[in-house]
Amino acid sequence: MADVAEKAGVSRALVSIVFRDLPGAGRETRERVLRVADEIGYRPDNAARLLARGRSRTLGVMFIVHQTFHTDLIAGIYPEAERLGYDVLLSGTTPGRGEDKAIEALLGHRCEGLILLAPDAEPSRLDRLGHRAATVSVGRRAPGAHVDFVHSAEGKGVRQAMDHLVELGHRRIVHIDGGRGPGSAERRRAYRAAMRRHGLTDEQRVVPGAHTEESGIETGRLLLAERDRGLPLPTAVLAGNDRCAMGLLMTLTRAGVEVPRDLSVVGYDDSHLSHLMPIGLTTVRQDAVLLAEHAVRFAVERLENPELPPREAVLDPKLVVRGTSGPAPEEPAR
Amino acid sequence: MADVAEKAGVSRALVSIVFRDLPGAGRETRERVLRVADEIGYRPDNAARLLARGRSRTLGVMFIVHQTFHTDLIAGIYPEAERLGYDVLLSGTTPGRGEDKAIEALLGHRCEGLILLAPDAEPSRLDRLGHRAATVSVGRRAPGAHVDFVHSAEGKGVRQAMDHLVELGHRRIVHIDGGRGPGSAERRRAYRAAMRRHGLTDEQRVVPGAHTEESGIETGRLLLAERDRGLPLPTAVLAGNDRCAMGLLMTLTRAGVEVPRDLSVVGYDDSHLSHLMPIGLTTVRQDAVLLAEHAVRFAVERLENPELPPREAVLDPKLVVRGTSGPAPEEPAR
DNA sequence: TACTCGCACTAGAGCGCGCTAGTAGAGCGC
DNA sequence: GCGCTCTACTAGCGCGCTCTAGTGCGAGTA
Repeated sequence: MADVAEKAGVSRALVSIVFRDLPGAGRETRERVLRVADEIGYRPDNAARLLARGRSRTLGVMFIVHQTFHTDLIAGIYPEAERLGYDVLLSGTTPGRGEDKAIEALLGHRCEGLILLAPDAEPSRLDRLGHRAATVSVGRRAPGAHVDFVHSAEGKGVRQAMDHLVELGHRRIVHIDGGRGPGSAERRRAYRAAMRRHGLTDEQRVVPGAHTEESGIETGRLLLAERDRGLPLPTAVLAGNDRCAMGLLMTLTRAGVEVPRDLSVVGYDDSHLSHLMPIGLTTVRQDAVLLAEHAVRFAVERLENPELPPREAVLDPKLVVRGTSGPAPEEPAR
Repeated sequence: MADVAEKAGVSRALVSIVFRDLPGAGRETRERVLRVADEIGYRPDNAARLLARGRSRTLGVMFIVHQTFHTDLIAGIYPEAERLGYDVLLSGTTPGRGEDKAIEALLGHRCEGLILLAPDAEPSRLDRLGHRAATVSVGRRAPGAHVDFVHSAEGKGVRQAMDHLVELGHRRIVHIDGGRGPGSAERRRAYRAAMRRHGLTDEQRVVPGAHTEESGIETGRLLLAERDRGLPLPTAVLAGNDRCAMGLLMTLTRAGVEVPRDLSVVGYDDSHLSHLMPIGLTTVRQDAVLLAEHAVRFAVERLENPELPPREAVLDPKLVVRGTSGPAPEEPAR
């Protein structure tokens, strides 16, 4: 920077002004500074900038690298953050890299805001984070914690899915639970409520699981094993999310179960891959772009006004009917 | 930091020593400093650290958020970088956020090393980047550029896939090209060579495409339209990558084409989703973890010794036979 | 005793910027 | 001519840390 200043015959401060595009520099000087900088190959150093400025205007996003829906969210986060003048840094969790590491990496790089996609942390941990940075949790509720919360109305989504299945004549509808996955508790409750409402209390069945393909595969194996022991297959499965639904579909289809003729499957999320599956996954759509925009806005608003009480944004999900759901098969005598 | 020093009754320098875990501090003092820091809630500021140190020990990774194979690579990058004592920052490209932006973000945050997953940039652009940071390109060759290059031996992979298909009796094998996608040119060449070698020169057909689901879908539509005009379907398709294969599968299966009875499909990458597809995608496996480790090592080695000439690592891919490839259908009289 | 050596610790410069307070000079009204 | 404002620019401190070149001190050596 000093080099540029000298070569352009101005002070460092003026160079700074030019690079921040502030008023206070003559048109001609401005151009000269930029030209010289270009020749020298000078580019402002962010670390020093952040340090001097005291603020970083950087949002950190934690996501699960293999969660396809998260990549949809990220695609929505970037433009909104840019619009508001914020930088975005990504840090992923993998099977070998936990949330704590991913979050520390973000904080260590001076993120002022934290957008956590489906964090697994306890409310107390989130609360602590919330006091260190403007934090918003996407998908996971954190009661009492000083964080904002963005999610979709799980109950409504599940209800639509269940009504759809019941209308198609399904009665034996199994729900694969999402375990500690975000929204799982709400989805489970909504499933139970829907079953009761449709007079199917006795048919209720929740299989423990997770928001992963593996979970769907395991459930598939379980159901097939039961069938081989003479128990009937369910006629429909409401999976915990799309990934789980995909795992299930794979296992069942491979074993000769035809979807949706023998069994219907409904997912949750509508990640961008869902409509690309060979027969298209019927699923509950969460609007990734909208969720992302709300998350970014919450974080930025909190940065501008830290006094804000924790807020919550609830978006309406919408059932998308594709190829994996169809009329219930005719019931053989049990 | 000054607060900690004062409260612990030592100098700032000593606190610095403690936090960097360097020799030069007594056992007892060390503990006291850490305890005080914990009480105050002090944590070292990375930006200032980088600034003072002149080095960041940070690798920036550019990836395409929707490219599932990239998330596999990322999962391999993290542990290797950590092992070598480097931080990792992620920056994604999306349909609305180009490579330049993603890379500038990384550079702006002081990444010393750049790992570019399937960059789309020209060799000259890569060369320029290579002079600004230790750069390694994964998947895309950049002749003459000052960057390291990690990829798998596309030719070998395609050859295995082609041999497999020919052994199954296929003759009308179409290749969907990956367009500007990394490795496309090599795959295309290898496809052509294999067709010639098997005496199928006349059956050669390369459909232009890209490494996206959409590309597979379009090709599927194209092939179906041809069939409706009375032209025979190919009996096998070698897709540009897994995503393309998935799009193709979706379109064909929906239209009633049965895979692999009517038509076989082979992908490329073996992204973690491939084995989860309902019938499992036959594909050419690139070892993501190995690719990732090589990339990280190249970057780090170049940082430690910038004089290094550009290097290249070639990994052997391996055909993985799953459910989408089978014997060629019996040929009706044409 | 005088010396060196190693250990625990400190002073203070400097990393590359942003920012506040300020100056010099041009233009204007009276 | 004076004071005033406005624009274009500068000086220099400080952000939170690392690092070099030390200081002081007790133990070991000649």
